[in-house]
Amino acid sequence: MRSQSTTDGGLAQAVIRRFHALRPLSDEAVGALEQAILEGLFRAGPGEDLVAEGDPIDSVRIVLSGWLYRHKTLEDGRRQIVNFILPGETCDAHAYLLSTIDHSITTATPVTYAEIKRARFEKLMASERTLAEAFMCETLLNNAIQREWAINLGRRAALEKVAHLFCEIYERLRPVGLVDGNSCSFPVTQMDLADATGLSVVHLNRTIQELRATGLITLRERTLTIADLDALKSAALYSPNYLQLYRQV
Amino acid sequence: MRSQSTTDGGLAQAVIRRFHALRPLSDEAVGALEQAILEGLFRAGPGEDLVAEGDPIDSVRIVLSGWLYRHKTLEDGRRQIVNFILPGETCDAHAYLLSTIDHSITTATPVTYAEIKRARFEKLMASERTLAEAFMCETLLNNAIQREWAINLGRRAALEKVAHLFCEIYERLRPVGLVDGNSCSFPVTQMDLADATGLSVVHLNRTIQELRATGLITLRERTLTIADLDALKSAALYSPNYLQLYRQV
DNA sequence: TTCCGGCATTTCAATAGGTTAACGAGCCGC
DNA sequence: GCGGCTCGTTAACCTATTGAAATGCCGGAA
Repeated sequence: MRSQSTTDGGLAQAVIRRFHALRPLSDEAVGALEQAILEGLFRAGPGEDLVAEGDPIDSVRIVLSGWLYRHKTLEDGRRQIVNFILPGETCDAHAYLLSTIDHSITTATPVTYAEIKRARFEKLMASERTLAEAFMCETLLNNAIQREWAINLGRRAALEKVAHLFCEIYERLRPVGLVDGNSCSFPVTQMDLADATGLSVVHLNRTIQELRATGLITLRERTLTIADLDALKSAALYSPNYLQLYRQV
Repeated sequence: MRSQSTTDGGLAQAVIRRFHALRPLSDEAVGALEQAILEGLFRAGPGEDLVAEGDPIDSVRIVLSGWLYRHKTLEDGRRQIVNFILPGETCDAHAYLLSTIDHSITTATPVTYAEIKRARFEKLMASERTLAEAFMCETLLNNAIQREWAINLGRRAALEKVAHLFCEIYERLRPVGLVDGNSCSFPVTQMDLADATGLSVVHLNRTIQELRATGLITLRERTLTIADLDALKSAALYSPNYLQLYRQV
C-alpha cells in the first residue's frame, strides 16, 4: 500500500509556512527544503505502521497530509497514544542518531509524506543554518507537547483531558490552515481518543456526551466543531504557554 | 542561596563519562567540555527554582550533583512532576531557541551545576561535532523518557507506576556510578513521588507499603534498595528499549 | 439484498484510587 | 525543653472510572 508518489499539489506550501512560523527561514532554506520534499514524496493508507518500536531509523519524514500517531504498547496489550502527528509536522527530526526507536508510528488516515534520507538531511542541516534551527525547534516543541501530555494524563480529570486534547489539536492545526472557522477535521476513532487520554472507551464516550450536552463541542462525521473556544479552554484548564512557538502565526 | 562555586571535586568526570556513553566523544571534545564546566560552577540549595515557567532561557545547565525535577502546575494547584533531572544530566540543551520555557525546574536537594552561556555553548557545538551530537542525543533521550512517562501515567496501575519509576531512576543513576550494589540514594518526598506518578499522597503511601510488603524494595532514610531488580521490572512491566542509548555502558 | 465487522452507545456491577482527617516522629528555632 | 513545622502513616468513607456485555448503526463485500 505504501507507494511513491509523484503528485505535488502545493501541499509543501503548508509545511513551509508552518516551518517559517517555527523559525524564520532564509529564502535559500525554503528553496532547499521544498526541493528535498518534492523529491521524496510517498503515500500510505490508513492503519499502516510507518515505524515500529525497535526499528532502526535512517531518514526523516515530514507529513504533508493526513494524521498519524505515536504509540507504545505494554506486554498485556494496554496501549497509550503518546502524541499525534499532524500535517506539516515532522516524524523524527534527528532520530537517526539513536540506534533504534522507542515507539511506533501508525497512520490514522491516508497520509502523504516526504522522506529525506539521513545523508541528504544532514547535508541540508549543515548548509542551511536557519533550517537546522527550525528542525531543532520542531524537536523542542515536540518535547514541550509531550510534557503537557504528562500533566494531562496525570492530573486532569476525564472531561478536562478530552477538552484539553481538542484545544491542543485545534491550535496545532491552525498554523497549517486546516481549521475552517470554528471547526476542523478530526479523523480518529473513540478508541484512539481513549488511548490518547488514558481513559477507557466507555468512559471516553460518556465524556464526549457530556461535552456535547454542555454545548461545548460537536463531534460528528469526523469533524470537530468548537462552539466557544474560550469556554472549552477554560473547561480544560488550558494554558497556551507550551505552544508559544506558534506565537508568530 | 544560589552561589558561584569554585570547588571542582572531580564531579565533572561523572558527567563526561555519561556523555561518552551517550555518544563517543573526541579527546578535544572532552577537554573543551570539561573546561566549560569548570568555568561556570554554581550551587543551589534544596527547594530552589532554577527556572520558572515563562522564563526566557539563555544558558545551558549541566547537573554535577543533586536531584532536580521539572514540573507544571494547573491554576488550581494540581501539580505534575514531568521528569527528574539526575546528576550528569542536562537541563535545557537547546532551550534558548524558544522564547520562553513551558515548565519549571526546581531543586529537590542541594545541587551543584555548571552553567554555560548560550554564546559559549553555540561555539562549543560548532567546533566540536561529537559534542553537538551528544547534546542532541541528550535531548532525544529526554524525549524518549517523556514518552515512557506518558504510558506510565496513562496506562499503568498504581503499583506498576511506582515500580516503574524506581526501575527507571535506578537505571539512569547507574551510568554515572551512583548506584551502590542494589541500592541508590532516593532523596525525594512521598509528595514529590505522588506528583510524579499522578497519584494522591495517601495512595502513593499505600502503594509503597505494598511494594515493601512483597519484599520488592526497601525505602528508608532517602535510600532505595531493590531486592530483586528483575522481579521489580516484571512487576512494573518495564521494557528497557527507551533507555537504549545507555546500551554501551 | 444479506451478512459481516468496525464503531458508537448504553447499562450495570465492581473497584481502584481520591478525599478528609487525624496522629506520631523527627527536626528546627527559640 | 517547648511550640511549630514537615513528613510519613493509617483509617473510614466516597466517587470517578473501569470492565464486561449487549444493542444499534452504517458501510462494504458477496
